Amino acid sequence: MTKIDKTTEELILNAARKIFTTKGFAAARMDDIAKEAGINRALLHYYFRSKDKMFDIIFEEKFREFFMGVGLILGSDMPLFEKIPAIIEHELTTLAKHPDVPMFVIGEISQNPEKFLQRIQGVGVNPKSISHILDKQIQAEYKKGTIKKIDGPSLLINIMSLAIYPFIAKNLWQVVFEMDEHDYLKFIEKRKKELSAFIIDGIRA
Amino acid sequence: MTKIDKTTEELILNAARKIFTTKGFAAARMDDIAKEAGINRALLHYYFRSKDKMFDIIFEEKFREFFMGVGLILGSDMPLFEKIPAIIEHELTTLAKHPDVPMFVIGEISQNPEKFLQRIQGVGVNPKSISHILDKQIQAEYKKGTIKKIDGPSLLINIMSLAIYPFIAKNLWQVVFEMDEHDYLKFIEKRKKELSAFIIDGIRA
DNA sequence: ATAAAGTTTAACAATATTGTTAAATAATGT
DNA sequence: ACATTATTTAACAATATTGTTAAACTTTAT
Repeated sequence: MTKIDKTTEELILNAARKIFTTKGFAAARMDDIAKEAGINRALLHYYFRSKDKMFDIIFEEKFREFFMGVGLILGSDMPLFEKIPAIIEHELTTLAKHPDVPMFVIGEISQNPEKFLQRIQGVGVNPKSISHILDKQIQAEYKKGTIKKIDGPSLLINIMSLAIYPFIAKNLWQVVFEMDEHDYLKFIEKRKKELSAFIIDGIRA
Repeated sequence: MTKIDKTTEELILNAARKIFTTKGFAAARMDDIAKEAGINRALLHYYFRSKDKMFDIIFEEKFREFFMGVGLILGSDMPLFEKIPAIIEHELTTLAKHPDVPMFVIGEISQNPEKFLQRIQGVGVNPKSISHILDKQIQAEYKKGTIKKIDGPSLLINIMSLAIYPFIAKNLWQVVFEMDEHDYLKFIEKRKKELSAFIIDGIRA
């Protein structure tokens, strides 16, 4: 081999991704990652120097995944009544494939809120401008008399609550409702159809 | 002193409560707890043998707090249209005082879903019977034509999403919306009034 | 005043975890 | 074939973390 094998690097990153996202930084062990990748600890350091460096790569990646999609939809010029279904559809689809991402990203942000601001700007998503766009759209609809009075942050956090919480508390509700993996995904699938209607009915005048 | 000083025990538990609930088990250090309590590590072990034992006490306590309140309301014979505001009011009030509890409890459950089932039964809350009561109430309202078709789990998870997520992602949204502690609590206070209406409008026929 | 329990200090042991290294072996490109 | 890179092994160092202990000191109850 002339260069570091790309597939091994990916193999390790896949393992790191799995361990970090399911356990979080503090509970994750380098040995967990090595075992998951089917290799030894020495090779982890051979490829990625330290735990922190590996974590940064994975976190950066998941962070982007988590914010960019919604950010683009929210910032677009799509009408409000299309944005809501678009966000729901996007979130439930991507999170169904990566259910542990929200707990991971939000959990690590909670531990280190300071580092968060710089990072979100790096994603190309400006919370303030997005918030402003949404506010204008809500204002417009309110003046048309199509929706009740509600402010941007409230609506946004309602949408995100309904989309994200079921994944954050997935293990909890699986036990409560006695659902296995497949049942829960069907449950989520059903929500895709219901949720937009629920939200829109909740704000409609 | 003739017996172990009750106030010191409480002092330590208060510290443990704070450190465990903000950092989680894996990231919490016995030394963090000692410093927080203004004492030394030796005394922690003098009072509570091990980290695991201390954690069990705190987790058990927070676990109850987290489930018992909603459990009692849900299991009561209150009409559906009163239950919803009651839950919202109860959750937002208690969580405003203990914002880190949801992330703590849900996070630790996610790491150990197996242990969860036994524990929730110990609280005296039976998920199945609660779920059944709710289902019956929804059925009844649906037949009266007051609400749209929705199943128990969906409604329940909608309510809990809207109530709990804002605390789980509190640090995140504080940064996004540039709110300090006080602003965020005002924001939550406002939601108390809005949220019940939002949910009820979302399910009303 | 004395005994008992609380608390601190400081040192220590035990273990867990991360990170490093050298040597041996395997695989690969040229 | 050869040099280069990849990988494993195994040992090790460095540090972090938990848990234990003995001795000294402090506070409190009686």
